[in-house]
Amino acid sequence: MIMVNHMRYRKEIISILGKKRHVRVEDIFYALKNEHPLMSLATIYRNLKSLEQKREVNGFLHPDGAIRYELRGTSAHQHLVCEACGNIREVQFGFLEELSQNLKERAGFSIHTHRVIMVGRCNQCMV
Amino acid sequence: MIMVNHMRYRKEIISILGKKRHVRVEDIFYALKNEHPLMSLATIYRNLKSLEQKREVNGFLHPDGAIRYELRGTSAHQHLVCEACGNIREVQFGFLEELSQNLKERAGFSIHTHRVIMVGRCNQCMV
DNA sequence: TTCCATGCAAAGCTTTTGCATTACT
DNA sequence: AGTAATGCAAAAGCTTTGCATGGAA
Repeated sequence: MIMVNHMRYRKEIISILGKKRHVRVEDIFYALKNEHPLMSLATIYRNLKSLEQKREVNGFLHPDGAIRYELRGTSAHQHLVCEACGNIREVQFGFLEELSQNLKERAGFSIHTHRVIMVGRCNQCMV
Repeated sequence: MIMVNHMRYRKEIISILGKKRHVRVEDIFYALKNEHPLMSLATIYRNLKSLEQKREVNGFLHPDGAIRYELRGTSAHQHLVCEACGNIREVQFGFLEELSQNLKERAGFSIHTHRVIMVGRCNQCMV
């Protein structure tokens, strides 16, 4: 008999995304493997895709080449990625409302969401 | 006899990137296929990878899920991506130097480069 | 019963790699 | 001669899909 954990992994995946930010598909897989050895990769892909469509989850391309996913929380944020240690820090720039207003007036562009990655060196890795 | 066009496709690829911005691997492939039917996909992958390492080329994740490449020109820019028509417009925000300075002082983070994508609706697609 | 998430396996697609060949210096 | 770019084909890796099953309402 095959055990199917109906409608269960979506919550688990969201829970993982809540705990660890900026995870790859394989990170989610291995994080859940111990507790749920039967879970398949397809489930993660399917859930991520539907969560992305519902705009609950964001994917972005890390400079290391991997796509990483995060929960789209209530407040917009931006990423500082250290190219030496790979650490990702989340920050909130203060200019977004002003920028949004500006873009609407000058460029006729209305922002729904954004992906901002600043690549450089963090304090610890600064030469 | 196999004709190998030594050291030639790098220039062609750069030329394509110069003409069409924000292209996928397959876009480059098909753009070059007529003139260079022998060229292989592997060549494009190899060149893109080395160009990325030399920081002459940037890859970023389009909201449609595809990775797109662009020449890294002399001046930094940001992207406005319309979620309706898919059009990508390049802009230059004015606050980058200030932001850079700010991040260095307050967060101890020194920016080398950045990837900024604003997703929304352009003028034509605005409801 | 009906709907839908899931596992599994296969298929499909993308990217990388090994090797022989060729071009350039 | 030595170095490096390339084509080709195979391999490796990643993502999607079809189908049967089981859980929830």
